[in-house]
Amino acid sequence: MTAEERKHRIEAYLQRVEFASLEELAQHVEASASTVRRDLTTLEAAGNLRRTHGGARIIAPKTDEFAFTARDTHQLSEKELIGKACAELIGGNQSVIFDAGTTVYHVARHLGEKAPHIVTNSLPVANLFASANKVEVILAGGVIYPRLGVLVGPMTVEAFSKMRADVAIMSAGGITLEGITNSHALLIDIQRAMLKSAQKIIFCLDHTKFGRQSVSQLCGLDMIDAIVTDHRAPHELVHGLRERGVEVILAPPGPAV
Amino acid sequence: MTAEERKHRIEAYLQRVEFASLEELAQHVEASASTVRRDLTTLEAAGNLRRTHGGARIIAPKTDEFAFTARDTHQLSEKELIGKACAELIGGNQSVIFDAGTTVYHVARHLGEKAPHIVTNSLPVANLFASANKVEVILAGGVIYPRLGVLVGPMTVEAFSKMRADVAIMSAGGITLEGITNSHALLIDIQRAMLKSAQKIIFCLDHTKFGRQSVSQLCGLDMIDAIVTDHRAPHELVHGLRERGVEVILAPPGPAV
DNA sequence: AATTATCTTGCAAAAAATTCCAAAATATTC
DNA sequence: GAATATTTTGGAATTTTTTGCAAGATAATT
Repeated sequence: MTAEERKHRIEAYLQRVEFASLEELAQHVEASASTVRRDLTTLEAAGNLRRTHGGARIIAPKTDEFAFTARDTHQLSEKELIGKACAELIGGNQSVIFDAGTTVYHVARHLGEKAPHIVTNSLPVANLFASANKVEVILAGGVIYPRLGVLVGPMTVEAFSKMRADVAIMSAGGITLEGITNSHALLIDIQRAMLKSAQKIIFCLDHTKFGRQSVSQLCGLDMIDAIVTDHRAPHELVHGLRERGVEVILAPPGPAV
Repeated sequence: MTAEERKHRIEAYLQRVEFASLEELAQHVEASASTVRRDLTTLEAAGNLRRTHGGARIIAPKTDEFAFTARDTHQLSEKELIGKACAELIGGNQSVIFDAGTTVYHVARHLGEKAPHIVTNSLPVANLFASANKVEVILAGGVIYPRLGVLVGPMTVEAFSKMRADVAIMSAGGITLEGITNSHALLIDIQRAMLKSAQKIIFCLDHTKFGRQSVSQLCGLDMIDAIVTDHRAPHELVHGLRERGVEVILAPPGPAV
């Protein structure tokens, strides 16, 4: 095992258990205590963990809701299906705003070159279209939020408030009959600006978001034109949303998973 | 199997597994350890992976997310050396504007985490720092110019005209005693805004740019604080520039080319 | 303050990287 | 197409880095 790999495993292990003794780590990576100590010193310098007497503790708590992992297989097929269904809603020749988020990313993947104008603050989405010469991609400016490749901050808000688009494809942390919520304050302002700039608002939310509430209120149901979700979304809530005038599209189950 | 193909396979393999031992790579491409080592050295110089003791690791494992990488390998070693020399000019704790361009990209690579604030309109540069948590990267907004991975347009100009930074690392198409010129009209306005926003202006130009003139005038010599180039730059022009008060830094020749 | 556990430092062995050199492969010249 | 120059490759010698161990230093606990 290379040194690099060993350090990586130490980090990954700590990610799981939060805290581990030196003994424990040494055993896990099959190296001597001295080596692990040295590794911990460099890893601490890199800023990912904190050494303590007798072990080490991870510093960065993983914010699961805010983590972009396109390779993440968690709920992958559902997101795929939602992406496909949502992309079909978008007519040709429309300008589209893309929010940041994994589900939205999958919509972008299925969109192809249908929409000639794309506006986004998501680097993964921008990257997707960057090589396609037929699509003009406008990337909002801002500060890069490292792990996700999302642009945030006042610059981003300002950029969107100056835009106009036909459709906005949005994601969020949770939905109830009271409206849409999201977890991250940094994103809320940007999303509000997006909502104001677009004529039609479509939210893409997999079934796990239904009935959930995050800390910050994003908007009420009246702002939303349509919600795209998968077939496992709870029936009552879907019904309730429809009664309140929100179009809910259920992506059909995939052929096989 | 050609050398080119072999390198490509190494890269593709690392793309899959994230990191691999030398042994593993040698076996996979059916070459000796020495050859693989050499390949890794050049691949590292190209910036797509990082060598480690015992193996190599891909730099951007999230390649499918934001895969903006510099592809140009023209005059690579010179640019490497210029990048290194220029990075040494930048003190810690300074905010730095990075222009788009391959040479400037290499400066960014050598900068590490010295500068806590980075401003750029280059997607490859932004991508470089995106994973480093200690650096705040501000990406100017704009329209993506696909081939170069650069953001252009009025949004970009406006973003830079509102910024302030200690240093600007610039590139250009040509330099003579009459000043700096560049070929892309789209970039000129952006570069002018960069020049206005930064206290200190450093141009990175390999020797092929010396004595050349492009279509559009960017600025006169009086705006420039320093030029970093390689040792093959023509002596007379270097002399002339120095007489006009421009500091010219010649990157020392590499160990072997 | 004494005891125990944990950490740092110095050192030798081991692993890996670099450098150097000759053979093989490739390109160039005549 | 043969002869020569250039580049590339694989291996050996040398240098550098890493690792594990032991001894002394430091911190936590009672």
